[in-house]
Amino acid sequence: MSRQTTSTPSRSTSTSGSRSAARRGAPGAPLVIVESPSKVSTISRILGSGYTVRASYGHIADIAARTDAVDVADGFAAPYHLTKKGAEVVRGLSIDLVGASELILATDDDREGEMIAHLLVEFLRPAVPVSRIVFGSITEPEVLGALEDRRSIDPRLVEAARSRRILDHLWGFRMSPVLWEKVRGGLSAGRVQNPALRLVVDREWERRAFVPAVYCGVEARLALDPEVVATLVSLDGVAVASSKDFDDAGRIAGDSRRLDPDDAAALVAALEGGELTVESVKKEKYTRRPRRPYVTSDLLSDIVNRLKVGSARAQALVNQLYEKGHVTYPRTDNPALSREATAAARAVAVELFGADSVPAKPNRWFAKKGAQQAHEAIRPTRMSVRSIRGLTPAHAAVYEMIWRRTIASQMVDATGTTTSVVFVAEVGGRTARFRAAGTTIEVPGHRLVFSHPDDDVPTPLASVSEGDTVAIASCGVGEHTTRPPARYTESSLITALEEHGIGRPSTYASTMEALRREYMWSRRGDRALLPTITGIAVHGFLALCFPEYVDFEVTSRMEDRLEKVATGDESLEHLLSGFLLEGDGDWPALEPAIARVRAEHDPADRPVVVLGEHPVTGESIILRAGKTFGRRAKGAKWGSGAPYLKCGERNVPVSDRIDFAAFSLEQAVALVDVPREGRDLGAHDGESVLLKVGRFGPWVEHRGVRASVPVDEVASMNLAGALDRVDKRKSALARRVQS
DNA sequence: CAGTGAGCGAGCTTCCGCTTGACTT
Repeated sequence: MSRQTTSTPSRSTSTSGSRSAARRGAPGAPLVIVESPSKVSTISRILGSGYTVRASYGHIADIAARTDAVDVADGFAAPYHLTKKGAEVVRGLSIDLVGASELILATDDDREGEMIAHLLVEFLRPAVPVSRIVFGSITEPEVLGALEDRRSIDPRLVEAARSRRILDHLWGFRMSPVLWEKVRGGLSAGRVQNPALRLVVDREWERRAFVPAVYCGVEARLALDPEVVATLVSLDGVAVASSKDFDDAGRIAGDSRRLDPDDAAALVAALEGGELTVESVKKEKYTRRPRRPYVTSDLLSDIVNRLKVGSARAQALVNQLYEKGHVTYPRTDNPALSREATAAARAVAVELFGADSVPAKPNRWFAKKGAQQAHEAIRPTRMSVRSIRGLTPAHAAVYEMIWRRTIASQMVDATGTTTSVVFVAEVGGRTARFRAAGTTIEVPGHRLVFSHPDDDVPTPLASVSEGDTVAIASCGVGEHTTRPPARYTESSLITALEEHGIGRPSTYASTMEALRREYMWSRRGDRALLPTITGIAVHGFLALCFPEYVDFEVTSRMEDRLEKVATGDESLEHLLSGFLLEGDGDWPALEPAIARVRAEHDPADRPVVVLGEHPVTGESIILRAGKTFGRRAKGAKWGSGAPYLKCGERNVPVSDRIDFAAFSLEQAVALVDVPREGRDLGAHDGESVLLKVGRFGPWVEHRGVRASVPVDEVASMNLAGALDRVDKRKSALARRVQS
C-alpha cells in the first residue's frame, strides 16, 4: 500500500481548538518529542510536570512515491513531504510548541531517529532553542543524564539517512519498471527483497538438483545400561559413508566408501550374538554458552516456530506486550542488556538457582557490525515478574519466552563431558570398527531456564574402559536416504536476513508480506516457503542481468559507505552518483546497467527452465513465466500473466504455485498431452467426464461440477479417479451450502 | 489459498524504514 503524501491538513480540524487547551503543556515548559507514544508516559513520569512529552509516531515525512521524486541533475535533491499522518502529528505538536520554552528532540539514537529529529525541526520551524538528546533505555538516571548532555542535530547523520533513503528509492523505482517490461507488470525489485528472494529461489534450485543417495549402515545395540547404539564407521580401515559424506548430487565427496549391502548383511550375520571390544575412549569437555538476549529476529523466529503463527502476528504479539509496559522496545538489533537489567537478571537467577548459577563476571552481549543499537535487547521491564496475570495464552507464552531467555543469558555455561568410544570386532577375516558418542551435562547452567529445539540432547553413555568386551544385544542393517536442504520458513528466512545484515527489525514482517505478494507462498498448514514460478523467473532475470544487485553483501557495503557519510568522509552526491551513474568499487553503475538490459535483453530468452524433450514429438518442453501483461489496480488482469509450458506451437498454462523442486519432465509431458478442448475420460450417468488444463492447473469436470487435480496425478488420471475427485468436490460444496 | 476456468483492451504497477491505529469478526 502506498502512502499518500500531502501537507494539507485534513479532518479533526474542528476539534483542534478544544484539544489545544488540553494539549498545551505547562507554560514555559520544554517540549520533549520521542518517536513512540508508548514511551511518553514513562518519560513524563521521570521528568515531572515541568516538561511536556509528546510523540512523533515514527517518521512524519517521506520523499514522494514516484519515479521522479529524485532530481538527479540537481545533486540528487529529493524533497520530503509530510505524510498524511505526519501532517496531523505536526499540527498537534505545533500546538504543544506554543509557549514552550524550548524544543528537545529525544528520538531514537540511530540514523533514522536523527532524520526524524531533523524533519521535526524542518516542519515545526520552532522559534525557541532546539537541542537533541539520546538515551539508551528509559530509566531515571539515563533520561535525566541525557538532559545534561545536550547536543545539536548531527547534519552528517541526517545526510547518511537521506542517502540511504534515496539509494533505496532509486534502486526500487528504477529496477521495478525493468521487470514490468521484461517479465510481467506489477512486479517489484529492491535492496532487501532481491537477496531475500534469492535465498528462497536458490534453495529451490538446490532441492530440484538434489539427488538423494541411498546407502546402508550397520547398527549394533550393545548390552549396556543405558543401552548404547554403536554405528559401523569403517570396514577394513575404509570409512563407511554416511549422510554427511554425500554431496547434493548424491556422490561421495570424501574418501569414504558406500557399504555394500551384501557386505553389510554378512557382517550382521557374523556379529549376531557376538561382542565388541572397546578400542579407545575419548573424553572431551562440553561447553555451551547461553544464547544472546532476544533481538527482534531471534524472537520472531522463536515465536513463529513455537506458537505456529506468521511473522506479522508474532510481531504484533510482542508489540502488544511492549505497549502494556511488560517488555522493552520490540524492534531492536542490539542484544546488549543495560547494567541494571544485567544485575536484575543475575539477582533472579541467584534467587532461583543459587549463587553458583551466575558467572563471577556478568555475561555481556554485543551488537553486530552495522547494527543501529538504538535500543537494548528485548527483555522484561520488571525482571522479577515471571508471569503476568490477565494475558491471553499467546501473550503469556511470548512473555515467558522473553523472561526465560533474558534470565538464561546471565547464567553460567552448560558444561559436561562428551565421550566418544570406538569399538572393534574381527569377524570373518574383516576388521569392523563401530563408534558411539554420548554427552552428559554436569552443570546445566542456563539450560535450567531456557531450552531451544537446537539444543543438544544429553545422551549419557554407559561407562566403559579400553579393553572391555561388550556383548551385542542385536545387530541390523539400516537403509538410509540423504535429504535435500530444507526450504526456508518465515522464521529461518528472517534469521538469514538478519545474519546478512539485510533489512531492519521494523521491517522483517512486512518484507515477508511483500514477498508473499508475488514471489513466494506456502501450502495450507505448512510453513515451508516455496517460490512462485514468477519468483523463480524474476530472480533468474535479476541474477542474469543485474548480478551485483542480488548480492548478499550489497547492504553491508552500503552501510560502510553510509558510515563514511556519517563521519563526513563522503558526500551524499558522491555516493549516489557512484551508485547510479558512474559506478565505483562497491557497485557497478545502475543506470547504464538498466539501459543495457533494456536494449539487449529479449524477453523471449527467458525460459524458467528447459525441462527436456517430449518423448513422442521430440520437441523441447519449456517452462516460462507469464507474458508481459499488466495487472489492474483492483485485481482484474489484463492478460492471464500465468506461467505456461511451451511445447512446439502449443502453450499450456501452469499454476504459479507449483512444487518446482518436484516438477518433472514426466509431469510436464502429461500436462502438454491433454488436448486444449480437454480429454474425454469416459462417460458416467450418460455424460462424459472431461480432464482439462487451465491457468490454475489441471481439473476434471462432470455435469458442471469441477474439481482440481494435483499435477502429479494427471498422467494416471482415469474415469474412476476423476469421479472420485468430482464426488469429493460435490460433498465439499454441499457442506458449504449447509454452513 | 480456496477451489477458479474469460481471451477484450491500451493504461496501471514499484522501494525501505520509522511508528500506530480503526477497521471488522
